[in-house]
Amino acid sequence: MNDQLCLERSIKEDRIPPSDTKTRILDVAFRLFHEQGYHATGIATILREADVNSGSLYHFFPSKEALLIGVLEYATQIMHPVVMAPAEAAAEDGIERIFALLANYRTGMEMFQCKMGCPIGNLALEVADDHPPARALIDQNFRNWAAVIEGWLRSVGDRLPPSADLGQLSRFILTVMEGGIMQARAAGNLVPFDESVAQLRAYFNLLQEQARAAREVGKQ
Amino acid sequence: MNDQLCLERSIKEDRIPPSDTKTRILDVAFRLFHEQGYHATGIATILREADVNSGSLYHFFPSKEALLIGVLEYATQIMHPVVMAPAEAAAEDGIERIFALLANYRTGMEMFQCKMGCPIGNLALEVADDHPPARALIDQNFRNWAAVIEGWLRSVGDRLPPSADLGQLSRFILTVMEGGIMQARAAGNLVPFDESVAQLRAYFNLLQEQARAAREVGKQ
DNA sequence: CAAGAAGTTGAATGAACGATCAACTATGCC
DNA sequence: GGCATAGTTGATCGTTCATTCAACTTCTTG
Repeated sequence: MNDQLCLERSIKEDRIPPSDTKTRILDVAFRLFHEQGYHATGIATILREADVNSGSLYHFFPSKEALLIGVLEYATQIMHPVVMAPAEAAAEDGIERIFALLANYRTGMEMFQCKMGCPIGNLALEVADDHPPARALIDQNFRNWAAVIEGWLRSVGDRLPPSADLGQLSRFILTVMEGGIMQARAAGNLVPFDESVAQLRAYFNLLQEQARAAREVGKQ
Repeated sequence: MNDQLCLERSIKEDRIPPSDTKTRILDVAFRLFHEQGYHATGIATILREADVNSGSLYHFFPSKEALLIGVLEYATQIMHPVVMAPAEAAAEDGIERIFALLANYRTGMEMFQCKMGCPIGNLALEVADDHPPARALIDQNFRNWAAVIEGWLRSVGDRLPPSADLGQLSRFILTVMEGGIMQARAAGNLVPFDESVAQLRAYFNLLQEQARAAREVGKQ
């Protein structure tokens, strides 16, 4: 969920009405919420950058909170094409797809000098407590993300232990990604993110070894 | 860094000047930044809840950003007695201390209906990009946290593989904690946190098994 | 006890905030 | 072409925001 900005721009240009007002508002609001956070972003800034008048914005979104909801629904829609599809194109194997995805997040972080991080993660910590409907949509975004990963994990068959809870493991990967990004932003460099990914890789290697050993036993 | 509120209050009552203005401001600001976030917390609210006039606050902290710095320094000081000491009292073994610490975070989350989470983590995502000195102090808080964990890990000796990078592993534990809290807040329940801890436990079991096997080989 | 330093009071400030609305224009449908 | 609906304009509203400051009180120190 890192480099939506760029890729989503290309999506926009492909479609027929590229500069439709509502989409332009969502596009800019999504970017500014990501860059500055929800509370730190003023409506006036969104209006200026989207080149829209306040009346138009309030025609589509009756309040700033409604705009937040709109942005989170927007994020749900663009998640797969923007975040998942590139990783699926980068690797065929389920496990390698996961690390390709993490590498893409790394690249996104690198492009913005370790700033911004994950737009959904940022909003999760900033607004989840105070805006229940937003919390639900953030949760939905996380669930969708993990569901894709779980699909990748299922595709590797017996290379992971049959006892492993793949749904749980998919959410653990999200945990590691978000935690790694948080520390990288605090550090101002990617070392903590890389270290977290390295530990995750070590875990996966041990899981695969465990599965291999179990298969040997099964053969006998 | 979850239940500082309660424990730090008891600290305050022990010391000689318990209701010193500056400490009262820091106490309230820390709590409100934790509960509502930095931008969502108005100076007026801090003044009201700390029962202090604006002039007094600006006597100690020339700006809201300076107050943020003060709060982060405050957090650095109270981290060990409030967060680490209880876990050290709860378990002797290094590895069990880690999971006791995570259990304490869980309890803190439970007390507040899965809200608030980690005060440092929240600020990391909200202000790290825009306030470089705050970013450095957040990083310092994370480093101190992980350094304590690393000490615990070193104390377990050969029960972890000699090849394991214990500094890296300590930061990975912070990653898992923060990522698990983020998902729990989004979900509105503790399941994702518990799952993350379960996966971390599985990883530790595999690491210990690996170390045991290596020891066997070494004996021969 | 004198005198300066440290801390406190609280009304006032201008800027930025989210939100409103009556008037206006474009669009789609019969 | 008529008429409602959808979308747009931009000045304006009241509120809240972080911050200021001159006057005042309390503490410190010689």
